[in-house]
Amino acid sequence: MKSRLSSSTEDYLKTIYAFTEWQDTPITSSQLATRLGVANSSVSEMVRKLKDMGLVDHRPYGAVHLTEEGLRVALTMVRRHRLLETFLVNDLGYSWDEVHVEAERLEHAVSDLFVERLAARLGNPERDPHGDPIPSASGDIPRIDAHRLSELDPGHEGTITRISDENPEMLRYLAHERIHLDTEVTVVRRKPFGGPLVVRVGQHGAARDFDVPDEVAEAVWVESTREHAGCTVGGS
Amino acid sequence: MKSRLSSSTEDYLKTIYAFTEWQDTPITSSQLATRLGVANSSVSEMVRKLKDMGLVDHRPYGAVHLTEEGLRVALTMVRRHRLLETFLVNDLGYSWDEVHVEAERLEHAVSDLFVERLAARLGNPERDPHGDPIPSASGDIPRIDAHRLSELDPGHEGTITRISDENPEMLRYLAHERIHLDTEVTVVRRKPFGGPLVVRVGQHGAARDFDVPDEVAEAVWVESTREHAGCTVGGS
DNA sequence: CCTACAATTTAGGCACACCGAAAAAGTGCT
DNA sequence: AGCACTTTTTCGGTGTGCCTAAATTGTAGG
Repeated sequence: MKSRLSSSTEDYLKTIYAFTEWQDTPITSSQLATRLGVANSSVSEMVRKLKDMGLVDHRPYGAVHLTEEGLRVALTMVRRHRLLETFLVNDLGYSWDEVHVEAERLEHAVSDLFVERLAARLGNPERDPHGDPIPSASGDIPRIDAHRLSELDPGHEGTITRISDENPEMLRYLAHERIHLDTEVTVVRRKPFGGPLVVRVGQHGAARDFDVPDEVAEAVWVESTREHAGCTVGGS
Repeated sequence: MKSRLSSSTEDYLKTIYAFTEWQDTPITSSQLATRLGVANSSVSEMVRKLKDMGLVDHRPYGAVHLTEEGLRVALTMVRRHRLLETFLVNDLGYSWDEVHVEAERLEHAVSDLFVERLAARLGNPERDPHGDPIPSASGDIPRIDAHRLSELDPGHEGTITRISDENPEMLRYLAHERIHLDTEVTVVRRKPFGGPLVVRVGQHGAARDFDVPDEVAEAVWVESTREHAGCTVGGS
């Protein structure tokens, strides 16, 4: 059980895991295909192989679940990816919108030794540059208590603790708008039907209002600063 | 001309280049096969493809030469490899016998951006941890005036400036014998017919004699400290 | 219940990089 | 020149991961 998986295999497992990281319905074949950028038929075939290898559970026409072993591999990949992103930003001066693609290639090439040396050198960080939790070598995930901006009610105050790294263009946009990790936000107005969600960004005098595009509201996660009775209502 | 070569292709070009780095007869198919650990038939096929891509010159049953473009790619790979090795040793605490394999995998995964950021961070070194010259981004190779230990005559004095990184076990052996880059050596006795080559290691009081195994004599390169009339005679 | 549509799987193929075995071409010796 | 031997190439075949097109299965609406 040491023989090294193909990088395709690693990508499948990582993608299956990623899908359930921030919500809990399991991924379907076609969603997997879309995320991996391959045809549905490729997924069918690969999922069968992963099942034969004992890395996923799957019954025909059903969703795909990781087995314990599959989860272990996926978490290893996630750890690699996020440590690499941290390294790229901290040590090589990458900006947060540049790191994803680079880490995506590197994560298949690094050894366990490399990863652990890197982690040590970085001070065993628990979060990557986008605020994503970095699983420990043993597979424990730092607890994070954040909610999507899109799910918060007006009046809610908090700090941005995670911004999805999937869309580099959005990250550049947010950087340009001076919105980043640890930025404090207050939800001003919830979008009524199709109108925009508005948040107040920054504190006190320096505060400004910001019209949150839908896509951003899904990508930005906020951790409450003030315990505010019913803070997490998620109207559809 | 940007479309990214397969890692196999990169390996072939790098291996062809490496063969002529320290001597000048060009590589044959079977030598290439041995070094790459593949069958001769695989090489024939791949060389044909490389030729079609304009990366090598080759006529049936002849040796394989890099074209200008092939050389450019090979030097890029060599640069990557050696910068990665330097990084692994300097920043991640790898020992020199551990870096080769790791760099071998990483060199196919890093981007040009990564390499240049890394080079800058390392201070644009001209030598890697084994003393191998690091080509510049534009493909210039730092000049090195060294000779194989096996080619030196008795009385010759010099400093070790390069040790081939191909055999990790030898590197561990040399480290154990406290022989490394910048170690000063004097050739004491040339091996007569099958007898051992002996060198004096270190200077003055701390000097000791060292019986050089054949393999080591081929792997260690020395740069002269004293201009010593006829110093480079290479008896067979 | 049964049909229409969407999701998934199966079938047949392709490109890549490899293999062993067999054929062909070069080389060296008399 | 001719023969033996080595090197290289050609040939048919493998495994992986991908594709398109054609079945199949699942599901929601009437």
